[in-house]
Amino acid sequence: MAVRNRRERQTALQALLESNPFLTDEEIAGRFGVSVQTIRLDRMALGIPEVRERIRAVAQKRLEGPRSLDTGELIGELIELELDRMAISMFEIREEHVFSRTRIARGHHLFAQANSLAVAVIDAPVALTASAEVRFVRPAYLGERLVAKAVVKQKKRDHAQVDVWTRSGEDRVFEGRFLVVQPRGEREGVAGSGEDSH
Amino acid sequence: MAVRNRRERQTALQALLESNPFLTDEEIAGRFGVSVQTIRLDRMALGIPEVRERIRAVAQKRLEGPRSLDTGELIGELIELELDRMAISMFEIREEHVFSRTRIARGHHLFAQANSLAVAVIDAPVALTASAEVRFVRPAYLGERLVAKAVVKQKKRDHAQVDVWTRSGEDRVFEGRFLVVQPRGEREGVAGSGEDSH
DNA sequence: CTCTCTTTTAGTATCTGGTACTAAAAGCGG
DNA sequence: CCGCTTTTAGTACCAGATACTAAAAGAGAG
Repeated sequence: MAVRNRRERQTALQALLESNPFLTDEEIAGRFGVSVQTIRLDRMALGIPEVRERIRAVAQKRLEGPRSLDTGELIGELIELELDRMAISMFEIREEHVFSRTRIARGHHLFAQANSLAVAVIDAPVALTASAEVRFVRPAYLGERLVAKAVVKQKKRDHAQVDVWTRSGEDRVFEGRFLVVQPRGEREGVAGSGEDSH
Repeated sequence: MAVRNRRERQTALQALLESNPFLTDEEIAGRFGVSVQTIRLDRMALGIPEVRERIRAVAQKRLEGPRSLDTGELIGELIELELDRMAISMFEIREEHVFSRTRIARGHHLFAQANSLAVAVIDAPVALTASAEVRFVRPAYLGERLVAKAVVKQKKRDHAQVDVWTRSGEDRVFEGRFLVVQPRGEREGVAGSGEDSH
């Protein structure tokens, strides 16, 4: 970008930051062959915020957009947690979870809430589901808020049985029994041991 | 969230930052009633980057475009379909499907591939999973391409049993038995039944 | 050429939200 | 009580800024 005067530079700056909001003042100054101070003045004049604000704004929009929370470690929102004992999470059924025809949630979303909770409740650095038996007691519909409760029934050194019940209000919606294992040689993760809790 | 010890706090921290990556250490410390230093140590232990990096990552993803196919009717890509007989789909394990720590896929994604295939193979306008028994035979890792095959074992007027096996190359990875039901009064929808095949 | 006005550059102090490191204090388990 | 883990405190430093002051460089008018 050969830029000859302030007007041209400011126009170019605006376009540049629109297509690439991640540039710092220093990087921009380099591209335009001017000092950092000049770029700052230009941003002031144009009312363009600093790079962190710009990035933040982009991120904000994404979270507001297609709400794919379904990617994280835990499906739903953690409400309560007592490691190796029980845990509760809440999951709200939205458009993207249901069959459009019936507005009934696809089973694997209920499974996902229960499964991720069963794994999270186990007090171990790494825990994996080995098997599960599940029943979809009644359909769950768009808009319902499902509360899942996981209870650790047995815990041995390398595996545990976790039962999960999911309700919507008073109704029982889902129930499952999960066998969760801790792979051999992965019993401790970070620092020291941690046979903690109660 | 009442949190009593380190493990619980770290589990809760992970869940919290997934649903809200914008929190600073100071804000988090406030929520958990511990010092900022403690939160820093927790983040280090869990390999969670600082707030700016987290925000940056979220923004990055947005610019890359939301490609989550995980929202549609079928998880994975349909390869083969003979209604009421069998179906095959392929699912590639990506970043968003694995535990970052171990790069092992979370169980509910394998379940989702199998479940959505089991439902899709049934020749009915509406089909729902009623129950399932599943086994995660061996962990599936980032980058693997999982091929699931669903076979309809029995079909009665209002329900069917569907078995699903998932392989990665030669390895058996997952197997499940699904009971799929067609709600009463919803037996015929579009045109005729479908003895079509390939 | 000089005076004036605009534009650019330089430099300092301060802020946020950290990293990296050291060290002390608090808890707890035997 | 000792020894180990866990938590807290504190320091130095960093990036990428804001806010402000001031000097230098250009450009045009007379």
